[in-house]
Amino acid sequence: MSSRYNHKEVEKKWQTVWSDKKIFQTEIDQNKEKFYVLEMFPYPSGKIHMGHVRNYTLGDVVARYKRMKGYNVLHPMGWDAFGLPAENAALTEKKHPESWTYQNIKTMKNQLLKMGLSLDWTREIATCHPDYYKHEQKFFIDMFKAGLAYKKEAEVNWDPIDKTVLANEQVIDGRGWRSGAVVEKKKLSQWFLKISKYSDELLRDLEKLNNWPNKVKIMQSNWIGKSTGAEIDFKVLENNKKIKVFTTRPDTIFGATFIALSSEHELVVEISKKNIELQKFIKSCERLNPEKTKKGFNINLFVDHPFIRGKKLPIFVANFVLKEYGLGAIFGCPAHDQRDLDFARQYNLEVIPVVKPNNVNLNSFNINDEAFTDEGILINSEFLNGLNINDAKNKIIDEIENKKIGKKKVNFKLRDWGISRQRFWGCPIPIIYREDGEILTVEEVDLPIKLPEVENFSESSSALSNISSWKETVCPKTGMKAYRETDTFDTFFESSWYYFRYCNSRLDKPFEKKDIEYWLPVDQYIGGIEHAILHLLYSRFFTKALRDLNYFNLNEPFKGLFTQGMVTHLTYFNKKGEWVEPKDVEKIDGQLKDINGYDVETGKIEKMSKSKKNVVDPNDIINSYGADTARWFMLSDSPPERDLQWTETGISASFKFINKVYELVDRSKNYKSASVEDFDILDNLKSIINEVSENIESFQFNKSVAKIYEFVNILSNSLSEKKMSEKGFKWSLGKLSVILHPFIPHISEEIWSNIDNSTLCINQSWPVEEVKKKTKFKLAIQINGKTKEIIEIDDSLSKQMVLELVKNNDKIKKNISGKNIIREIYVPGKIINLVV
RNA sequence: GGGAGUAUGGCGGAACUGGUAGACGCGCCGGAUUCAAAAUCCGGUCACUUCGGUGGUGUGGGUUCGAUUCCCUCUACUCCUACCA
Repeated sequence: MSSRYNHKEVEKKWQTVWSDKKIFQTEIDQNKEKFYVLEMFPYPSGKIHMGHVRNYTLGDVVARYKRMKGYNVLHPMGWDAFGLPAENAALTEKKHPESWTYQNIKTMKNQLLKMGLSLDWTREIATCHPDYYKHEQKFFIDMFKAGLAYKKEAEVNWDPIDKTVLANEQVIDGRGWRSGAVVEKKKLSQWFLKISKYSDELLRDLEKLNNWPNKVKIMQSNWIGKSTGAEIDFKVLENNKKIKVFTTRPDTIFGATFIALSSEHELVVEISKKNIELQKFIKSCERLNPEKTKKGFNINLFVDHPFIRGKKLPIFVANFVLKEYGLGAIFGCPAHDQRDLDFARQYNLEVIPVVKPNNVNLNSFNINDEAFTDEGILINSEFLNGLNINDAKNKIIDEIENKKIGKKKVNFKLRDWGISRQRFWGCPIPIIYREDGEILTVEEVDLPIKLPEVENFSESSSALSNISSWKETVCPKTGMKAYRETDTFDTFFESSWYYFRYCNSRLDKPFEKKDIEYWLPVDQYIGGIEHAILHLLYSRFFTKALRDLNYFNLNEPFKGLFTQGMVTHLTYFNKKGEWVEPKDVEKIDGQLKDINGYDVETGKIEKMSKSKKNVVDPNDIINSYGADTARWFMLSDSPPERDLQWTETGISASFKFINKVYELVDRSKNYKSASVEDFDILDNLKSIINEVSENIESFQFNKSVAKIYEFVNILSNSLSEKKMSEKGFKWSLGKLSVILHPFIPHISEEIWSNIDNSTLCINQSWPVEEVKKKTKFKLAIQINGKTKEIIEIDDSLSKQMVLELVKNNDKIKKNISGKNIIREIYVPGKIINLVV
C-alpha cells in the first residue's frame, strides 16, 4: 500500500512532543477532580503481545478522554517482575534472573512507547527492585504482628528427581515438567495470610461494587462460598469422643444413617496408627477419583443418634469426604443427598426418607436411585413432621442449641492464602529462625532483605535454601546462630498493592496517606477476566488488611472494573497436522499454501498462542502500519468485552481509514466554497459528536468508531460536493481531530497542528455540543404494526392533523380502502399505527 | 452435577426505556480512472418475487395495536466451577 502519510515520522514527532512537554506527568491538584485509570501491569516476558495492545489501547482511550474532559488523570505503568519464567531463562542462559528481567523490561518499554500511550512514566515501578519489595516485607511483618500471617503445614508438589518443589503450572499430567518424574505430595511448613478473617466483609462489599461486571462478582461470591447450617456433635459409643459435623441440612437429621470421615480426620489418623488395613485403604484412595468411585472403610465404631434413643450409626472413612471443607466429617443422609445415596447402596446402609414432595402421597413416595433434594414436607421426623424445610431447619437448630450438642454455623469455602513459594526469583520473607527455636521477624532497620548475587545460575541455586552463605545469619539481639526463611512470596503479593505505590513510587515509605486519599480508589481498572478471582480478591483483601493496620482508611481498591475479551486468530495446519504461522500462509489459485508450497487448511479461531502458532506480533504491525492503525483496529467492530478476531483485512481497513482521513485533510487545504446553507449538516455532525461521547462513557468504543466513520463520510462527501461553508468545514475539521484523539492520537495531533499550530490537541477540552431540536421528523406509517410508508412531517402537528395527512396518503388510501379502522395509535416522533 | 453468558445478512457487529431490523466496517458485484494492475473514487448488496408485494433476528409458543427487545419451552455453543455436605 502506498501513501503520502508517513506514520513513522508523524508518530515519532508527536511522541517526542508529548514527552518533551511532560504532558502526561501528573501531580496532585486539589482544584481538579481526579481520575485514576489503570491497566493490569504486564509480566516482562520478552515482548508485548496483542492482548497487551488491546488492554492498553482501551485504557488509553479512557485516560485521554477523561483528561480532555478536565479530570486530573493518573495513568501509570510498571512491571510485575518476579516469577518463574525468569528462573527458567536464567537456567538456560546461565544469567541471573535479574538481568534477563531488566533486559525484557527495556525492550517492552520501548514497544509501549511506540504505541503512544498517555502514561506517566516517571512513576514506573518494577516489583523485583528492592525499593519496591522492601515495603511488602514491612507489610508482612506488620501482618505477622497483627496475627494476619501465620505458619502451618501444607502440601507442595515435590519432584523426587530434581529434588525441588514445583509450582502447579510445572506439573503436567501429574509429572514434573523438566524431569518427567511422578510428582509426590510433600508436607512443608509454610506461611499463610488470614484472608478467611475477611470472608464475610469480602462477600458483603461486593454489593457496593456497582461498576464491576456482574460475572466477576458472582465468581468471587462463589469462591468465597458462604453457606449457613449447623455444627452437630456425635458421641462415639466406644470411647465417648465427640465427632463434630457440619451440615447445611440439619433438618434431615432423622434420616441420618451413617457418619463419614475424611482420611485426615484426627480420629482416623489415630486409629490408622494401629490399623494396617485402614492404612492400606487410605493409600489405595490416593489414586481414585471419588467422583467415579466412592469407597468407604468401616472402622467398626458407632455413634449415638442425638435425637433417636438407642439408634446407632456406623462410622466410615470415605474417600469423598473433603478434609479442607467444613470439619472433615459428615453425617450421611442417603435419602436426600446423591453422594450419600450412592455410598449407602454400595454398603447396604439404611435409606430413610424424611422429606417428601409437597403434592405426593406419602404411600407412593419412595427413594430408588435418585436422592430427593427439592423443597418438600418433613416426614418420619417426630417433632419436625409437617414442617417445610426452612421451618424445620430453624426448629432443629433451636433443639440442638437447647441440648447443647451444637450450634448454628456459617461456613466459608474460602481458604487462607498460602504465600510461601520455594523459589529463588521472588521477594524473600523477612523471618529468621534462631537456633533456640525462636521465630523472629527481621528488624525494620535491616530491611530490605535482598536476594543474593549468584553467578552461574543453576538448578542448585534455584532455591534460596541451597545458598548457605545467604541462609546463615545471626540474631541481631542475642548474637545466636540463626538462619533465614528461604521461601519467597507468591507473586500475587506484589500485585496486591502496586496500585498504591504508583501514588509516589520513589518515596522511602510505601506511600503517603494523603496521596492515597487523593488518588484512590482506582476509578477504572482494566484487564483480563482470568484475574477475576485471585488477583482481584487478594487485592481487595490487602486493602482491607492495610486499612486495619492503620495505613489508610480505604475499603475497596477498585471502584470500576472492566474485563476485556481475548485477541483471537484463525489457525492453520498442514497435512502432517502441524500448526502453520499465518505469515507463512499464502493463497495461490484459491488454495492455501505454506512457504514450501504444501497445502494448508484452516482450523478453529482461537486465542493467539505460541503453541497454535496463530500469533501476530504487534511490533511488526506497528512498524509497517503504525500505532494509530493498530489502535484503530483494536477499537473497531468488536465490543471491548468480547473476543476480537485479528484479521489481515481488518488491519488494512484501519490503515485505509487513517490514510483516508489524512487525504481528506490534505485535499481540503484550499477549500473554497460559495456561501451555502449548512446548518443541517453541522447539526448532524454535532449530534454525532455527542453520540461519540456517550459511547465512550459506556465503554462501547466500537460504536464510537462507527459514528466517527459517519462523521468522516459526511465531511468527505461535503468536500467533493461543496456542501459546506469554509467556516463550517474548518470547524468540522477541528472537531474531527478532537474526537479522534483518544483513539488515534498521533494523526489527531497532526490534523490539529494544521488548524492551530500554537496548541496541542491533547490540551483541548472535549466538546459538548448543543443540538437544536428538530422541527421535522420522519414518521413511519404502519397498518397492523407493519410499516407501509414513511413521511416527513412537522413537529407541531396535532394527532388529528397527522391522521388526516396519513389517510390522504395515496399508498395508505389503497391499503385501507374498504376496511374499518378500529384503532389509531400515534407515538409522536416515531410511528402511527392504524389497526384495521 | 452447579453457576453465568451468548445466538441478528457471506463475516465482525448496530437497533436508547417494546415503535422504520441490518447503522458502521469487511467481503462480494457493477462502474470510473489506468496501456494494464495496485491504490483511489462512485453506485449496489437480507431472501424470495408475477415488481403489486411476501417472508425474515437459533426452535416452538405466549403477552401486545406492534416483540431482536418482555414471559415460558426446547436446541446449540462459550466460559467459570466442581464430591463444598
